Amino acid sequence: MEPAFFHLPTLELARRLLGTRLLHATPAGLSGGRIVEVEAYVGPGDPAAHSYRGRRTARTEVMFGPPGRAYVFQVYGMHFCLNVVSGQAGNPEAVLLRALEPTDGLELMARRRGLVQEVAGGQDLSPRLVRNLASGPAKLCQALGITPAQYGWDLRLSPLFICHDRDPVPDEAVASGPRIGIDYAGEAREWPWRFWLWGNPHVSRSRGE
DNA sequence: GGGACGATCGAT
DNA sequence: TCGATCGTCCCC
Repeated sequence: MEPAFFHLPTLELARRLLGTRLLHATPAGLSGGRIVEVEAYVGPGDPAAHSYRGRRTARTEVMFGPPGRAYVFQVYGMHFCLNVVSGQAGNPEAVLLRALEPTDGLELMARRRGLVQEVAGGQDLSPRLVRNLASGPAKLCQALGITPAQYGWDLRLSPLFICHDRDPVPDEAVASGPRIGIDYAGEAREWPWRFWLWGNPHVSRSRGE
């Protein structure tokens, strides 16, 4: 992981995060996968962003710091979502991680998701179940055991980290479109700041077209 | 102190 | 399409 990576402009960082891996090492084991879907939230000028108009509270504080930290927040009183803080210090921007293609600790992820009753060691999980492990921002957090306890974590460092382990994804493999769940954001609801790997079956909606 | 509202998910 | 469920934020 080159040090400058998280300093990329937010929209570029969002694209470049696709294809990298998010991993979480815990006493229960290693879990994680390739990032296949993200959304950019571009700071004070973005009506969909928590930091719109520079709103600075205890919740959004980490976005005002250096890039590469974890911004974890709770939604709907029961789910958590994980963002990578982006933008230079003072620019409160972030990239929401929306879906993973599981690569590590699939069984552990299934247990955290409540999708298996018993520890079925070595047993293959169905493709359908694997697609349901982390195909959504809250599913991703549940599958990896991510909670507000990880708020502010430096995502270059174990136990919760992002790493490059293959060549960058070519631009033609990246699709984009409107972000999900921001109908309150006026015209910004149309801005194509959701990015995903074209055709990847692990994205959160419509199987990535 | 009080109330409205979610960057969601899963069952119907 | 709808309900769960509660922290955050803004207003009184």
